[in-house]
Amino acid sequence: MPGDHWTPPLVLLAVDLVIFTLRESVLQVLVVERGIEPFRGAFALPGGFLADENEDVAAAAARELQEEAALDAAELHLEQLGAYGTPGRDPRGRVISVAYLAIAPRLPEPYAGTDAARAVWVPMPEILDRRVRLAFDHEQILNDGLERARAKLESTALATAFCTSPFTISDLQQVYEAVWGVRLDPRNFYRKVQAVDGFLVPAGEERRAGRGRPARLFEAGERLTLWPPLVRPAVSAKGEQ
Amino acid sequence: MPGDHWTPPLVLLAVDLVIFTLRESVLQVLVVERGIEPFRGAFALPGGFLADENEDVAAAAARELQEEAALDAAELHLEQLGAYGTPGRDPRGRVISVAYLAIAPRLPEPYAGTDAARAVWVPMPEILDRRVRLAFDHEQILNDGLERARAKLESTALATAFCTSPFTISDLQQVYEAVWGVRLDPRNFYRKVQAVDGFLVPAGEERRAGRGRPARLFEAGERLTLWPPLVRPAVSAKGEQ
DNA sequence: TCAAAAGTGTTGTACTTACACCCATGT
DNA sequence: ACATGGGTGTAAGTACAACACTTTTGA
Repeated sequence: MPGDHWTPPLVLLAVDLVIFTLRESVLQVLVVERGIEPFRGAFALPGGFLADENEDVAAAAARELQEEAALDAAELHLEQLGAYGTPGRDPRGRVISVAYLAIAPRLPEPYAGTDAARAVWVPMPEILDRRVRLAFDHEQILNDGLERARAKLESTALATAFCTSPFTISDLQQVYEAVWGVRLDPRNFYRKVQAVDGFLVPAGEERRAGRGRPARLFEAGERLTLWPPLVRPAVSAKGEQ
Repeated sequence: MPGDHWTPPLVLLAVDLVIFTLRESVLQVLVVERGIEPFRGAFALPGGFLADENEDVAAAAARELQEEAALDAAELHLEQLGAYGTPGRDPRGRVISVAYLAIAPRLPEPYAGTDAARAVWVPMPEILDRRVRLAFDHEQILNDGLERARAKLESTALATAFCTSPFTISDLQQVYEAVWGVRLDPRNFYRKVQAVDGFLVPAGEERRAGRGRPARLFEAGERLTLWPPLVRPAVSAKGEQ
């Protein structure tokens, strides 16, 4: 069609963040109560639009992490989950959202007096039970983020991103148990993680935790991919396909 | 800031496709020679912009598959790889591309007389050796697609998407060898795939392939996730971290 | 009868689970 | 002393690489 000057449609680009941490041995996700329409008053994943024409998408995710959660992307694990772009997912118009997964260690205490004040940690069980509902398609994004995290615990050192160094092996076990939602044998877990060369390196000291024998301390080693992998037990009852 | 009416920037949304198939036992990827600037005359992954404001992103991928490769998305494996949105990746402006991975079986013969005429299959070794260079950041997207395909062969029935039914177990082995770039022991492979319950179901007949004993024929079964997984041999020489 | 591809058996090693057991601490 | 959590030993079971071997075809 000569002379045809069709131009492709323009869309709005957003980033959304699935930020996980462990609190009281429970996997929790950060959500914010929406102050504006649509879904005013409902909970949503932290996120927002690209700040300007030249902002990198990953940089926008890092910025939202800082603005909405007062977390520093440089100290966190941050990876892209994927794009969510179904028409109608946002009533404001055609919005494509690029979702990111972030893992935060339990921090000194969360951001009092920052503009992240509207952010709250919600235990994952409350979301999986549908006691807390999320706006937009954020439940889908969150489920994808959870599955990604579960899968990466098997084959990468992602679990250490939940811990502040130094940590004990049972700290690490709590991460696996919380994210996978299973109980693991501490004796087998202990040796399995130590058998992976370069996963954990001793951090000298020991930690006394009230009762019981003091535990050795470790920090994350160089190795990012685990071999052999730590395979999660098959959920035999539910007979996954 | 009351009275502030900042609006977020608009971007162009594209889809790009990594389409793999097996030809002469070699993994090949579909590329198109670009007819327009930028990168006119260079090779790029098939793809294009959203057709209109209301087109779903996955639907755009399916449409490009049809237009640029004359392939029907309903008969193919098609999954999202992720979003690529670095500023400057496309000189025409701010373009966010959502990449998809498609797996095509070797088809009767490729689309003569369609508008997919500019599309050519290129063997992956020619790209990995840098004998063929790709436009934009498509080499990055392709590498991500290759790694995704390699990983999914381990734990899912993705390999069957490369085969037309019915197929033999050595057909399937060729898929694994081509995608992983390794040689596998046919005797161990034979039993390993058969041991995965529901992965392959017998398709009655046998196939005579010139010399040698005729092979049993199979088709893909119900099971989409493989247990136990087919683990690729560690690339011991290159010492991956 | 031979080469070639399909398919079966077997063995040694690696990794896992399950659980008995010992160790070091606070109360 | 004893409860509690940390850490070690070990045996049975499973999966796997390696490779000897048999089967069934075309030439």
